[in-house]
Amino acid sequence: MLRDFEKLQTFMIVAQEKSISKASMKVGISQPAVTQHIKIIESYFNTKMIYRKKNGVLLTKDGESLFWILVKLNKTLKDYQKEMVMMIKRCETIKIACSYTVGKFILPQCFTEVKSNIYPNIEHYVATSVEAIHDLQNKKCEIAIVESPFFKENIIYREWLEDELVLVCNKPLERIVKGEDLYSYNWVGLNPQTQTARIIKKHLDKLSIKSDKLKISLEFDKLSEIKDFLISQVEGKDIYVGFLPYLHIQNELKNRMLYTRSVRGLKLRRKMFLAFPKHKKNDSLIKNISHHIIFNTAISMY
DNA sequence: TCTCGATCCCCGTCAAGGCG
DNA sequence: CGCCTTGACGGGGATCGAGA
Repeated sequence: MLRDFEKLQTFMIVAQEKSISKASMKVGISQPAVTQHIKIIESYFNTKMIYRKKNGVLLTKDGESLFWILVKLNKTLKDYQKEMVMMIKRCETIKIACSYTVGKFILPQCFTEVKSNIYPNIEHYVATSVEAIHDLQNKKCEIAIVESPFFKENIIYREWLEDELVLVCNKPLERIVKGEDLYSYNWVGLNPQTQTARIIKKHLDKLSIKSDKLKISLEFDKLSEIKDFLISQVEGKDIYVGFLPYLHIQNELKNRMLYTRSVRGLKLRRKMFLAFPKHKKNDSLIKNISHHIIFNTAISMY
């Protein structure tokens, strides 16, 4: 009997992602390791489970069958997991350090489910990506969710969601703006020392837009301050623009308080990573909480 | 019976290369 | 160029046997 649930879980993720490299990012191991997991499963069942394609992989008929059995198995395991947590009576509080966007807009949406299905004693607090990883290393938290991975030894990073930074304005602009139009706007900018500002600069560089030539009217340290300022200018005469995560402004867009426009050729996406210490990789709680957050975050991002 | 060192083996990464 | 496989290599846990 194939008892190794790690490999079966890797197979499930490969099936869901339809790519070995994408699955490896989600699992937090290298691509060859994922290939090995699949090979072991294939040699155990003595049949091919996936077709290797140009742009990823597809399940064979046997692969499909195995996948659906595993889906059922996973559901059953989840039920037992709850019982096990009750049984072993772990009572420590699991702390999750996360960035503002995650802590304010994403985690609250999936926390109820994680708490009721996996473990009730979970708390989260907001920190910068650097602080979160620092706290992880100093054992002040068990899990960190960061927008930019500061790759450190002894920490496992698992790819999570993708967040998009969009051009936001306090007045309606034309539907699509050109790169050179950005020089004519009054900008509400972010402190260039912040990681998000660096990401924005990198993307603008690619479009040959010189961020130091933009007319920065005001500069803030936090994205939330940019948002507050733009909202405060809704009634004003002047037009201001800034980059904000789409998740921050969903409600304001709906209520027509703020407006977002596409910049031709610019897709400002940043990946979010869930991180935990290597020595905790076999900790059932950390493993299950991480897994649940990564795969069951029931939110629609865009 | 316990401890400690040698050895084995599993599991992972890295680097190179093949394929479409 | 992106995606996957292969092969070399290393770290670390498990196992085993000798000695106290």
